[in-house]
Amino acid sequence: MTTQYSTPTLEDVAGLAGVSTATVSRAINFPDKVAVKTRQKVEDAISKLGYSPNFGARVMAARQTKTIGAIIPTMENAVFARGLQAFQDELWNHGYTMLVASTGYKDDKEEEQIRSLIARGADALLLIGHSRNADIYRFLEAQNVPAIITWAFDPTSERPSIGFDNKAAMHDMALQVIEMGHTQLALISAETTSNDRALERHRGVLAAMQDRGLPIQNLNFIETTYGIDEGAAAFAQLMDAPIRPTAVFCGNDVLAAGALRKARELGIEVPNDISIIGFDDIELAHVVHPPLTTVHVPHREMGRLAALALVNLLQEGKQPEKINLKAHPIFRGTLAPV
Amino acid sequence: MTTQYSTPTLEDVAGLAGVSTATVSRAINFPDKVAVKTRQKVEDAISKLGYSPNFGARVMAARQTKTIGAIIPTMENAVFARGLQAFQDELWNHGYTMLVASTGYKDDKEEEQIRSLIARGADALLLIGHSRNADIYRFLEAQNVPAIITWAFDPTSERPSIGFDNKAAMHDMALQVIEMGHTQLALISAETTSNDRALERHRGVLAAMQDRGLPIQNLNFIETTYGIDEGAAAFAQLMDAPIRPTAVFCGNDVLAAGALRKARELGIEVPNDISIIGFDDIELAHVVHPPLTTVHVPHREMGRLAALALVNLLQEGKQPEKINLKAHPIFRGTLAPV
DNA sequence: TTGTAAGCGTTATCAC
DNA sequence: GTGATAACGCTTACAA
Repeated sequence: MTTQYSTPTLEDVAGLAGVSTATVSRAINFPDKVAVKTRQKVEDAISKLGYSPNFGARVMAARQTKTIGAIIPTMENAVFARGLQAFQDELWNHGYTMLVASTGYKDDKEEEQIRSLIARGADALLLIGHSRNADIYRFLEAQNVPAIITWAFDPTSERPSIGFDNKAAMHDMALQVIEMGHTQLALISAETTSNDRALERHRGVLAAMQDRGLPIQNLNFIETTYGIDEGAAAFAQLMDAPIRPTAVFCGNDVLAAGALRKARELGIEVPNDISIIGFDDIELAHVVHPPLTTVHVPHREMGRLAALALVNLLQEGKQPEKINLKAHPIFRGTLAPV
Repeated sequence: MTTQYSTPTLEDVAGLAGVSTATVSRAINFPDKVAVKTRQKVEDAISKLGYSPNFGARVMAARQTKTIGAIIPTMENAVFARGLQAFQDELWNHGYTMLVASTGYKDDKEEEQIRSLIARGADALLLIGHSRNADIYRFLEAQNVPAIITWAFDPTSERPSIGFDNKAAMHDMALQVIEMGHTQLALISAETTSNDRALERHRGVLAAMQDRGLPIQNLNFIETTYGIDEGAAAFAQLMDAPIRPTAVFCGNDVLAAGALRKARELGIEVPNDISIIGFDDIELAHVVHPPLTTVHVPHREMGRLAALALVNLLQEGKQPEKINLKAHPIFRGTLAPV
C-alpha cells in the first residue's frame, strides 16, 4: 500500500463513501436516481477528498464534451463580442462551455480552425456566414459534428441558419435614403470576396438603386478592411473624387464612426453637408455625435437562439429550424434629406 | 465479425497499415521516431479511413487537453474583448485553444466557473483581478491547475500576475488634473466591493487629493454599474448636487461616454464648463467628441503576455514572473485647466 | 436502489 | 524501429 499523492478518483470517493463507483457516478450525474442518504455520503466524500471528475475519462465514456466551438472573425468588433457573449451565456445556462477561435476576417483560416475545434472535442460549432468550401460541410458531416450558421440568413440555402437577410436589410435602408432625395451615393464596404455579409449589403444598395431608377455609376464603391482609421481614410478618398456623394453608406458602424470623424476634421457638416449611414447598431452608434443612423442587427438574439438551437439538437435531437430575424433601420442624427 | 459503421480507431489504422497501434500512435505524435516507409504506410491508412484521433481517449492517456480557460466579467466591454482576443490569438499560435466563461461582474459566480472550466479539462486558467476567496486558490492548487491573474498588478501579492497598478495609474492621472487647478472633483465608479480594480482606482484619486492637500469631502463619489446610460444618469446626479465638480473621473470609458453624452444633453460644455476623464482607452475614447482624456491600459499586451506565461509554464515548467505593465494618461479634448 | 464488470481509444513502458 | 500490453478513470448495461 502506497500513499496517494495524485488527484482522487471515483474509486477513492467510492471507497470513502462505502459504495460502488457506479453509485458515485450516478450520484454525480443523476442525483435523483440515488437514495438521499447515499447521495449525502457520496457528497461528503467528494468534498472531503476535493474530488473533481477526470475530464478525459468522462469524455471517453460519455462520448461528449459538453463543449461547443465558435469561430468568428474577431472579438474586437463589438457586434461579434456581443453575439458571442449572448451565445456563451445561453450555453452556460444549459451546462455547455464555449471554445473560441477567430479568423481575423481571413476566411482561409477557418477550415484549419474547424478541424482543430473538432479535434478538441467540440460537440457542435457556431459558424459565421455562408461562404465556405463544400468540402468543409462534408467533413463536418463525416465527423458527425452539427454546425449552425449565424449572422446571415440565406433564403436559398438549405443549411440551418439563424440570422438576418443582409441584402434585404441594406435594401430597406437604401430605399429610405433614396426616398429622401439622395442620388449620388457611396458605400464604404468590407472586402466582399469571401465575406458574404459584406457582399449582400452591397447588393442591397444596388437593388434599391435599381428599384428607384438610379444608374449604378451613381454609387462610389470602396472596399477596405474594418477599422476606424480605415473608415476615415475611405471617407477622405470619397471627398477627393470629382463627384461627391450626398449619402455615404458604411459596411458597419466602426467604418461609419471613422467616416464621421474624418468629416468633422474636414469641416464637413453631418448631416447638413452629407449623410452617413452605419450598419450593426453597436454602442458606438449612439455615442458619436450626431448619433448614427444605422441598421439595427439583433446580435444578442442571434447568439442566444444559436445556442438554444444547438443545445436542442444535441440534447433532444431536434433539428434546428432556419430563422430569419429582422434587422431594421434606426434613424438618428446622421441622415437628412438632400 | 460485424460491419463497422463507427468512426475508425487507431486499431483500424494499425490493421490496415499492417503495424501495431503503438507504431501508429508514434507515427502521429513523433513522426521522426518511425521509419519513413512505415510512416508512409500509416499515413496512407489514415487518409484512406478518414481517421481522426479520439479526443477523450487522447486526453485521458496524455493527461492534458491543450485547452486554457479564461474567466472575465464580460466580452461586452471592449477592454476585455480585446484582451481576450489577444490572449486567444497567442494561445492559438502555440497550439492551445481557449475556453471562455463570464461572470457579468458578479464575482460570486466565479468560483462555480473555475470549477466548471477545470471539470472541462482546462490545463490552466486566466483570471481577472486579485479579489477572491482563498479557498479558490487552495482548490486550484489541489487540482494542480495553474492560474494567472491579469488586469491588476498588486505589488503586495505573491501570486503570478500580469497587469498594471490601477491605483498608481489613477493617481498619476488625478495629480495631473489637480495640477490644472481642479479642486472640486467627482468619481463615477463601478461598485468597489469585490472589484479590486475599481477600488484601487478610487484609492488612486484619494491619494492624489491627499498629496495635494485637498480634503476628501471635495470628491463626490458615486458607485453604479458599468454602462453608457448608467454613466449618463450618474453625471446628471452630479450636476444636481449643491456643489458641482469641475472635473469628473470615470471608472471606465463607457461610463465617461455616457457622462459626455449627458453633458451635451444638459447643454454643459466639455471641457470648458467641466472636464471628463475616462479609463481604459478603448475605441470609444477617440470616437466621441471631444475625444476623451483617459488612462491608456495595455489590454492587448496583457492578454498576449498572459498567454505566453501560461504556455511557458505548461510546456517548459517555467514559473511565470510578475509583470507590472505601465498604464499612462492620454490627454485629449475633454480635459482643460479650470 | 445498488453493485459488478465490460468497455471506451489512446499513450507509454517495456521487451525484442 | 517495432510490437505487446498495461494503464488511464469514467459511464453504463445488466444483474442482484
